[in-house]
Amino acid sequence: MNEKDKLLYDAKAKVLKALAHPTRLWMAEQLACGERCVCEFADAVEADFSTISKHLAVLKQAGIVEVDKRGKQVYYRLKVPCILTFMNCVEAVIESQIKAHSALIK
Amino acid sequence: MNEKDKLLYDAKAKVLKALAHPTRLWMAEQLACGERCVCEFADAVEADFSTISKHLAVLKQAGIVEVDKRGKQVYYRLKVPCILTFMNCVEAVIESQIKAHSALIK
DNA sequence: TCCATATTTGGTTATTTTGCCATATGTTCA
DNA sequence: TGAACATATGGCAAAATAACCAAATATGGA
Repeated sequence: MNEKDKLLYDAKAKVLKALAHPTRLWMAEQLACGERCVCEFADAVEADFSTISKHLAVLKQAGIVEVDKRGKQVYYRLKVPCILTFMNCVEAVIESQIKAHSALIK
Repeated sequence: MNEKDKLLYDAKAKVLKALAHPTRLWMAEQLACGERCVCEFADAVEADFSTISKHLAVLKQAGIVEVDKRGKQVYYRLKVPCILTFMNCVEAVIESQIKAHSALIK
C-alpha cells in the first residue's frame, strides 16, 4: 500500500467511521426520508441537545449531510443519498450472524 | 427510538465500525478478489503481525469475514460479499468533498 | 431593545480503540 | 521429539471518542 492509497483508505474509513455510531446511523437513515431539523432529532433521541449537535457535525464534516439554516431552525439533509443503499448489506451481515448463532444454540 | 430499534442500530453500527479503519477496510477490499492468508496481508501492510491479526479478528467478530485454517496458514475470506458494493458510494462522498473543497480554493 | 427559543461550542471525564511488545499456541517437517 | 514457522493472545501506554454540563451565539418576535 503506497502513500496515495493510504490517504485514500484514510478518507474512506473516515466516511464509514462517521456512520459507525448508532445515533448517527439512525439519523442518517431518517434523513433518507427527507430533511429534518435538529429539534426533530432531539425529540426522538434520548440525549443531550449538545450531543446530537455534535453527532450531526461529525456527519457534516464527513460530507454525508449538508446544512440549511432557515430562521431559528437548522435543517439537515443527505448530501449523497446512495449512502443508505448499502444498509441492506449491513443487514445481511447481521442476519447471517443471527443465523450462525441460533444454529449454535440448537 | 424504542429498545428493539436501539439494539438493531447498535448491531448495524458495529458492522460499520469494523470496516471503519483504513487497514481493515483495505483488507476487506482485498478479500473481495478472493481469499488471502494472513502472511499476504503482513507483506503489504506496514504493521506488526499481531496488529494485523487483531484487525482480522475484529472483522471476523463482526461477521464480515470467515476463517479457514489450512496447514500452517490461516486463510480469510469475505462472508458477505456485498460488503464492497457500497464502497462506490463512499467514494462518491469523497469525490463530492474534493469538488467542494477545490471550488473553495478557486 | 430585550427575551425566549434553537443550536453550537468549550471544557471535562470516562470509555474505547489502536499498536506495539512479549509470550503462547498450533502445525509441519526433520 | 524438537526446531522452525505462522498466527493469536495478553498486557500496557497513547490516542481518539463520547456524553454531559455550562456557556456562547444567532434569530424572530414582543
